[in-house]
Amino acid sequence: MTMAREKAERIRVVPEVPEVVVMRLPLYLRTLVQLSQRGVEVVSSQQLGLQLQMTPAQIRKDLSYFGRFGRQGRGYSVGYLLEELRQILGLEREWNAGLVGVGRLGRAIISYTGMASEGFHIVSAFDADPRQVGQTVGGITVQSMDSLQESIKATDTRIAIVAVPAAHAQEVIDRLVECDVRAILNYAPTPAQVPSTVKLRNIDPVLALQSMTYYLRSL
Amino acid sequence: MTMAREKAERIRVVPEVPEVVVMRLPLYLRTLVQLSQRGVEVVSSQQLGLQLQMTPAQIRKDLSYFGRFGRQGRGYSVGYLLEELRQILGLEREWNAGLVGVGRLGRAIISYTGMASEGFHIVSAFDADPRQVGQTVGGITVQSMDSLQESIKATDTRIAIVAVPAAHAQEVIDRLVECDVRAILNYAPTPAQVPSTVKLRNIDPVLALQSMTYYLRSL
DNA sequence: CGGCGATTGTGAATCGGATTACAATCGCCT
DNA sequence: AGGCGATTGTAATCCGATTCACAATCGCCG
Repeated sequence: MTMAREKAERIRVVPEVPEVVVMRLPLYLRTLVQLSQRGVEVVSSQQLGLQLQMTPAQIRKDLSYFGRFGRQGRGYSVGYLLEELRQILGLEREWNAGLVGVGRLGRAIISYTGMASEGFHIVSAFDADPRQVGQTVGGITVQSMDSLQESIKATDTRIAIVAVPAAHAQEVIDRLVECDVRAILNYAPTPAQVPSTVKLRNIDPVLALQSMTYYLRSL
Repeated sequence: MTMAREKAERIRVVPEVPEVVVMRLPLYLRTLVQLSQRGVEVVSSQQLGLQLQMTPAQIRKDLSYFGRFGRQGRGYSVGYLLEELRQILGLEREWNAGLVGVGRLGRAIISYTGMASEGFHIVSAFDADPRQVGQTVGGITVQSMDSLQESIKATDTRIAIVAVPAAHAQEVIDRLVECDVRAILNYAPTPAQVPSTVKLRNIDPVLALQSMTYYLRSL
């Protein structure tokens, strides 16, 4: 009974949080980490907004979806909010990821240290090209696509990174979904489709460039 | 008078087009190119929407910001709409781009053929590290940051790609803005600030991963 | 210890983009 | 030629995210 009460108080039932809000949280987190490294202990939504080029109200509103983290008249404890955001985002733990496609791009991704330092570890790599299979890239042995399912399961991988040619992306993504991967970071320049149970984010620099040139037309 | 009339008819005064709309246009373009390659000559907003996972109405609405490109009862001519979109996006010409930061990431970007094939040519590369200066990467000689302004002007470069450590990104971006660069593709994991005359897009895979884990918390 | 400037959290108002719904038009078929 | 199914373009509406505005609260200072 008392236990139940405590639980009810601690475990907040999070209603449908808009996805745009969720996508801003890592931004807040990153800024807080910077502030923390600079030794800042308290920060106001005003200051955060200045740093991030957004209104203080938006930051407060976003945070309010998850609880009350600040103190009136004072602001937010950098360390505390930082930890809370990590918790909310599920970043207090480390995540395994599998990489499909070990071409130039895939190799660059494996070599990139920025993911591991944030707790995302690429623990397996796959390629359809038999010439790649067996090679070692950044300490990882490239496996054939045949071992995808088994290897993904064995390493408890829920995140995949896709770096294959556009023509094969959908096919690869379908297979990953079958392997019960739940989040996919897609570098292939193609609009892939996934069931609603799976999260997909695209990394597409060309798309970004092509949308910017609209504003350069006059030049 | 007649001239003026003609001009008024041909040159459409484009009102404030929402940025989200502009960002979707390259997506449409890409799909149309695929269709065109498959020999498809006519496509309806319905079909496009299916392909892109969006409602036909949204596609029609988006296009209507720029003119009338379809035929009722029939759909859109793939080839025609494709050319119109290229025109609107300023992609009927080629663009020079400068790259700052020739570390692992920068080198991968230079080696990536996907940009050149879409008309974005990296024509110069810069690095603050003297050891990099003078080296040749993918046919481009790395220059010192001192030659930034001169080289950017000389090559008529309006687009820059930033691939430097987060700590130096803002500083580099400020310098690029001074050089009258108008569009910046930022790979550094930091929320940079630019004047409203400059377009900035961030490529940030870690941010994407961190927002997806929110939905994986239970796993 | 009381008043004051600062700041949060949030309901209400606003804004802007997405969707709906339909008149207008097209090509085709008979 | 005329009717019909298909499809566009857009005005009207809806919906959700952003911003506003303010009561509640805090710490500090005199």
